Amino acid sequence: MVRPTMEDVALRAGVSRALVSLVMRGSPKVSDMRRTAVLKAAEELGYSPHAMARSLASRTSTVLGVMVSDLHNAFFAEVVDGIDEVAREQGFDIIINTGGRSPARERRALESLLSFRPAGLVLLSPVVPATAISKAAEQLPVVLVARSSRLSTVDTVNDDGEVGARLAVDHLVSLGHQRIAHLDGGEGTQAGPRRRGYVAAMEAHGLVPQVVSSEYTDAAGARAIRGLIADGSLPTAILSCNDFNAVGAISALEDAGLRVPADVSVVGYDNTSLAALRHVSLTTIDQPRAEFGRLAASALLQRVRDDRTEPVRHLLTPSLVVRTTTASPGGPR
Amino acid sequence: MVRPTMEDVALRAGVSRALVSLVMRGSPKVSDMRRTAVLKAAEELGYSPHAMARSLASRTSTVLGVMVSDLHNAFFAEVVDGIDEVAREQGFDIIINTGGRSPARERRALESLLSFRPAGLVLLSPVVPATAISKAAEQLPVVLVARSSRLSTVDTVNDDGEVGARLAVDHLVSLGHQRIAHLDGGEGTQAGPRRRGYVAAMEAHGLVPQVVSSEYTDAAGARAIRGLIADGSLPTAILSCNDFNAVGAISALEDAGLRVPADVSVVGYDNTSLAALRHVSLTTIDQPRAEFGRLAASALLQRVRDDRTEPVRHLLTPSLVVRTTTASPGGPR
DNA sequence: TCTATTGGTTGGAGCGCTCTAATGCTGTAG
DNA sequence: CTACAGCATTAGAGCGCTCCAACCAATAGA
Repeated sequence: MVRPTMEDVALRAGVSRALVSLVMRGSPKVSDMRRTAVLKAAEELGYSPHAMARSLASRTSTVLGVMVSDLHNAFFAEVVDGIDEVAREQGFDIIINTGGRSPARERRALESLLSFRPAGLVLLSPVVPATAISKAAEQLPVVLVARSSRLSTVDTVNDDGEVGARLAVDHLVSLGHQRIAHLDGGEGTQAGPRRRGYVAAMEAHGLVPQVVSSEYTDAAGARAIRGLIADGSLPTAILSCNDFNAVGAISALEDAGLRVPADVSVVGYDNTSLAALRHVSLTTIDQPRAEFGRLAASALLQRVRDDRTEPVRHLLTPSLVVRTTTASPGGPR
Repeated sequence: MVRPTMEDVALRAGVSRALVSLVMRGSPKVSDMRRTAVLKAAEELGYSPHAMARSLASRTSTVLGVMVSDLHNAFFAEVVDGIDEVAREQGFDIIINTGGRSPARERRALESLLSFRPAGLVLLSPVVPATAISKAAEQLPVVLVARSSRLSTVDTVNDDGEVGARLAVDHLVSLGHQRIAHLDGGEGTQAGPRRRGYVAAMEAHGLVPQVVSSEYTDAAGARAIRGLIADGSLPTAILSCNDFNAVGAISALEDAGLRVPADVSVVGYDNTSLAALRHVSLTTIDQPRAEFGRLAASALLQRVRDDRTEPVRHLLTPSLVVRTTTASPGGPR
């Protein structure tokens, strides 16, 4: 249970500690003879460098911290994949922590991440207040994903929710729909742009927007639909704030004896793996998640290495994925 | 971008560095006067201790490393919640890394985690070879979740797949089913026990087991069902290896014009959030995921602090969750 | 022959912290 | 008035590493 140190390797290889350090860092100014001797000794002892001691001594870090607000949401998994890809490429490691969508726990996760003094921090859809973010940004480069910010010290990566909503509306209108309701995400992070995009697109088509208050869950989507049915104000098409909401909406419609898409078309948002299930097969708006991660990592590394200081704002264009929950009103044409 | 050190705080508070250290660790042998002075100075400077320097100096760590084999699977999120809960309670932090189900990437993640010299490691359903695990176990306490091992140096936490499969079979038999097929998980980690449990339960009921080779995915479940239909060997009930597989099976059944559960009953395994969606509403086997995490963290902390050395094997009992995809053959009674 | 130059190698300081042993300082007893 | 606790406080070494300046051949140039 005790790991060998650089000293042990040096002793065994018959060289100085500094030389071992050079070898471990892949320095070119080491003779081949010594290099192989050192590597052999390291191998035999099962030595691997102590990342903390290293970063303490070098006053630099090759670690990027990633705070995932909700590990339960597969959305973030793909963003992490993107971050990991770029980070690894550039010789950085990542450490993840999670906040479980609770500000208190997230704050702790942030503290914990900061205590490792990483080179930079990516926050995925954080729920902590902006002040906590700006405080972190005083200490190291910070990139926000799926959350906007006006702080000039942080970079942001978001999808253009207005465009996404417009794509959905355009699709439905082109199918012949006139009455299209939006099940709104309430205070959800990205609900605002999506709602604005929906309203603008409807108006652009000369149609009357119908915004129904809802939330990012299965149950909320179902509830909203039941409300619409009770009101007698059910439209021919629904644009949900996200995929979960859309799936809830579909089940409520089916419970009421309505067929999707024959009677009502439904569009989700996010293109989660759920939407892709053949059993669901939801028409939805896709966000380039891995690209989010790649851009976030790149932005961070630019700040870390190229000392960029002006903030960067990435606004990615989402795309429409047509599956089987949308059709012309009155049944497939 | 430069964080204050203990020295800075000491200077500002007019005390020695050692005193600041004592205050930061909450030592009782510091006068109230000094303590408040130090805390005030720390607050003003925005000081927080450097975790790495601390662990380097103390030769101990209050960090638990967690390797999540697949961030896309919400199963692990709940296990992490359980780990986090216990760890936090005991004053430990966790850092997560992911292997993306690729042995190479997982190995890297492991290396990265080890380089932080955490107090212990939890591996969630790792795919790396056993040798890599035993090597890690030489350096620190290791707990495996959702993967068994014969290594006496590692603890394991698993669900009892045999019991789970038996629960499912018993349920179906009690509904009146006689012909029940198992869509097998192939080489998947937990497929073996589930298969054995299925076969044993069928035999216990005097029924003939029908194991169909399949995989842990939506598409594989659908494929298996199409095969059974083509063969003319479709039974009245299906026990899938996991929820994804079950959902794929359901969609293939519906595509073929069969109704679930009226014509065929389907049982999943894992009780993922997918199964709980009203649109899916899958009868399935639930594993106490958070409990997995709690037990894993506890086992680790026992090794870390109480120096336990004999391995612990937790085998948790799963439970049946009845939803709407199972009924008596020939329609709901 | 002597001085530069080069490439490989090394000692030692120091990163921010903890920990041990030693210090100073009361107050009480002898 | 000294002795001795008992307590709060501190100096200093050291954790495993990096980095700088110094060092030491060996070769090249004058």
